[in-house]
Amino acid sequence: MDRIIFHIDVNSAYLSWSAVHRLQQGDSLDIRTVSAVIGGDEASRHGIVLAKSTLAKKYGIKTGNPLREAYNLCPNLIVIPPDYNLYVKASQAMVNIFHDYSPRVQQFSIDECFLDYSNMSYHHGAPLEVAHTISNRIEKELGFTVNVGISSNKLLAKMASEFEKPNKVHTLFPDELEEKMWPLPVDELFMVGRQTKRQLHQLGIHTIGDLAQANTDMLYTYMKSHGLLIQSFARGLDHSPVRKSNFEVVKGIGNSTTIRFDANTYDIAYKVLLSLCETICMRLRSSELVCQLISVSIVTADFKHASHQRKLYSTTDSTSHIFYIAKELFDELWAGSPIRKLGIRISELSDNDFTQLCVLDTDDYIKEQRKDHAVDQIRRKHGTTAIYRACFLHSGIKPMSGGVGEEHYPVMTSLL
DNA sequence: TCTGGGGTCCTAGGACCC
DNA sequence: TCTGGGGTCCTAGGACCC
Repeated sequence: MDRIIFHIDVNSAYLSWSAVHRLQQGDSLDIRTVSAVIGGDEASRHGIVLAKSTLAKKYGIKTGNPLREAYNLCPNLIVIPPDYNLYVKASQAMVNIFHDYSPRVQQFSIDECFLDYSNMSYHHGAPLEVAHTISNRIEKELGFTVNVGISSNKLLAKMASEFEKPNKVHTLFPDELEEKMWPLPVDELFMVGRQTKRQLHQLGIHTIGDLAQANTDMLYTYMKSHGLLIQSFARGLDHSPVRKSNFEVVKGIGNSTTIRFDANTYDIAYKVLLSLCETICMRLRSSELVCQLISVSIVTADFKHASHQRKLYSTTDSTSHIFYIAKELFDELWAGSPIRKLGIRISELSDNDFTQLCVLDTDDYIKEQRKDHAVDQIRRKHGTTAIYRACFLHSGIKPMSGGVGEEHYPVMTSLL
């Protein structure tokens, strides 16, 4: 029995969600109908385009553009700051609707879902019909539009939802591949980014069809396993199941931040690291997990990336402990050049129910644990700024940085 | 093009073991 | 100590996704 998979993608997600919210608040202007973008704060160096309206797109504005550039392309551009808490809520409301049509829903990112509709036609109707029903319900009940792609696997469903936008339903079944997907430029294929596109062009491969028909040995020679992966995608092959939502099987937790100014002292860098640790560790503990691998990354003012990581002998969820390691890693890493961005990531996660106590200083460990939990509770009850370390007073550095809100945030992954 | 923040996976070299 | 091959683990960096 053939599978039926839907891929649902919110049109200009952040912009649409902010638009709906503003209308609900009584604003008369629908920002979807003018040239508008969602973007960060330029003064604190977070100024890039996160989402754009169709009109803004017509001016040539792309996601990821610096706001400065976007203004140059369209001087009367409206820029609205992101509201991540709102986006998490809007996303959840949409997922709830999907569950009316299938129990097998995988949230792939904040604005994308896969839905396994195999063997469900008897209950809700033919795939194409029900795709329209879902799309209409979202528009009517939640106020924004989506694209739906339908196929027999996730890869093709995802490719289908990328076709004409907005507010459209497309199919891309295997017998439609040659006509609908093969003529497209090769970089429109999932997992073909800038570097891969460049390599493929050097091999004379320009369309998805070229890639599908290319010599497999040659692809392997030049691109190793990635070459085989994208060729099987070009041929429409993908057997991955609609699995649990990615955030239910999170592999690591990381936060990073671009500092408002280039940091050039240990004091500032340590404060930023501590504020990142606070956020990460609270996320870690509220997921009832512990970690065993800690990595620190630096982006210097000249955009050079570097990172160091260390595996611990035992697992931990202590803010002080993780901060201590992070400081050491940073010391190894930093050669003194001005720092633009700092990041920490913890991984090799496991359940916290059998935390192995280090033979040394168990007393300290237990004390730390109590303290961490007490602070977590206060923050959950009274907000993240209800309690913070004195060193952040008048420092110009936020006591908790990174993160997008109180709630769990769906993670994104390149793996179907 | 002065370019955010959250993720995952792969590769390659070196250490270490047998 | 002039020397093979295979396996695993660790680390740093780079590719990709939204």
